[in-house]
Amino acid sequence: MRYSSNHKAETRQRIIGEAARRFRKHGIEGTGLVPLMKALGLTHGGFYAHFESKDALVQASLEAAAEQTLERWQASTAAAPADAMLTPATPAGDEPVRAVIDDYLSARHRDEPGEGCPLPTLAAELGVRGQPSATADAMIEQMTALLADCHLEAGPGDGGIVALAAMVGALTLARAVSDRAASDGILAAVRAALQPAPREA
Amino acid sequence: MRYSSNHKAETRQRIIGEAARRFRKHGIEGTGLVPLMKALGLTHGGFYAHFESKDALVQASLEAAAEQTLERWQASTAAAPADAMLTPATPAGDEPVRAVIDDYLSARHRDEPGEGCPLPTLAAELGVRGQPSATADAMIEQMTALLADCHLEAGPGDGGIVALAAMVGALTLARAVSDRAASDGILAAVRAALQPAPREA
DNA sequence: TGTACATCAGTGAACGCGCGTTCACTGATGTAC
DNA sequence: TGTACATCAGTGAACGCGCGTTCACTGATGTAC
Repeated sequence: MRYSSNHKAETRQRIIGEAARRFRKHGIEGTGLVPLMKALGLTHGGFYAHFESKDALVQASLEAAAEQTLERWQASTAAAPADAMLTPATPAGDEPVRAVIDDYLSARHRDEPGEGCPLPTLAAELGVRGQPSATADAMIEQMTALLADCHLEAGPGDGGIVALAAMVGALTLARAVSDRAASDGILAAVRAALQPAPREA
Repeated sequence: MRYSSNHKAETRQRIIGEAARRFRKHGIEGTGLVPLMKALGLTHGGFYAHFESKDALVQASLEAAAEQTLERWQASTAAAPADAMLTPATPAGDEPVRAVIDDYLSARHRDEPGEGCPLPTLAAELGVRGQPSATADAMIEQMTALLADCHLEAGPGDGGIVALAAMVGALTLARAVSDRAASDGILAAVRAALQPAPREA
């Protein structure tokens, strides 16, 4: 073989990583393969040594972005309980979800779609293209479970999806609005609404 | 003049109507001017007698779709109180918002994006294109006011935005999911969560 | 009423461009001997 | 150690296509006389 044995796999991962960023930032239609490959120091012809089509790359990138986002959530929920122990008045399980929600509804997440959750950026486009994705199903299910496990919602088991819908909607609206203060206000209002009510110590 | 005095205005409205439908159904990037004009029995060259650019049409179509959606909301909230009088146990102001929410989170709305609210279909694309729109600001503000006026949320005045975010997110997710039952479940869960708790008669 | 003219919504060919995809080729490397 | 060969990731020109936009033109109509 011409290159080291895992060279091709590494290039494939580099393509997926850059594509996942660009799809989230500029949309699927807004991301061309020529500039994508050029940004990696490659020529576009080589793309098809790695993927059967642009759609195959979309699928792989969506999976990568979903995995990355879920890992971030899991890291948050895993790290937060340590803090929660410092404030034992808060029921166990509330603090982790606070961290996830605050992170998700942050100005940083709004302003850097390329690094964030693929749902607010890509879900609508997947729907519009008539390409609903089983990856979306799985992602939503796992996110919902994480939210529900943390007992944020009072509802009988399906509460997580309401919080997720509000978070995805809030980010979508916050990015579409032209007034910065209004955008901040949307994030703050949903953040406040989804937090468990503060308790007296 | 060659045509009746309001002929041009009528054609302009026909273009906006068809465009508003197509933008919501196929996205902005996914809607071409040539097929759009052809669908109206016109040729694409004539487009520029009516609009300066595709972006100008996007703006006009977004305004039309926003107006149409708000009128639908207002019609719902205006019509519903008559029913509410039949069940006086429900506080005045709850029934109208029920009608709006049920309509918004219906299978019909999910399956016919071309006739529905432009936020779930176009907000993300406007954000991605770097074209946040003051029309979106105004639309969100008015929808939020309608929801808040109906006292759905317990929060201090900014509750409407949480309900709107949940509704927009729910529709977006319901359209992106490949499993029909899961999609129905998302709509039902958010519908249930946003309704005021049922009261005994 | 009848004719000549001005108007202008709409026509249709053409433009340059970027798109996704194909394909014959290159050339640096690992392997075989 | 040195040479010949096979591999294959990546190259770069080319393809057909649809896009948004431009523009000289058409021809049905309202208006002026």
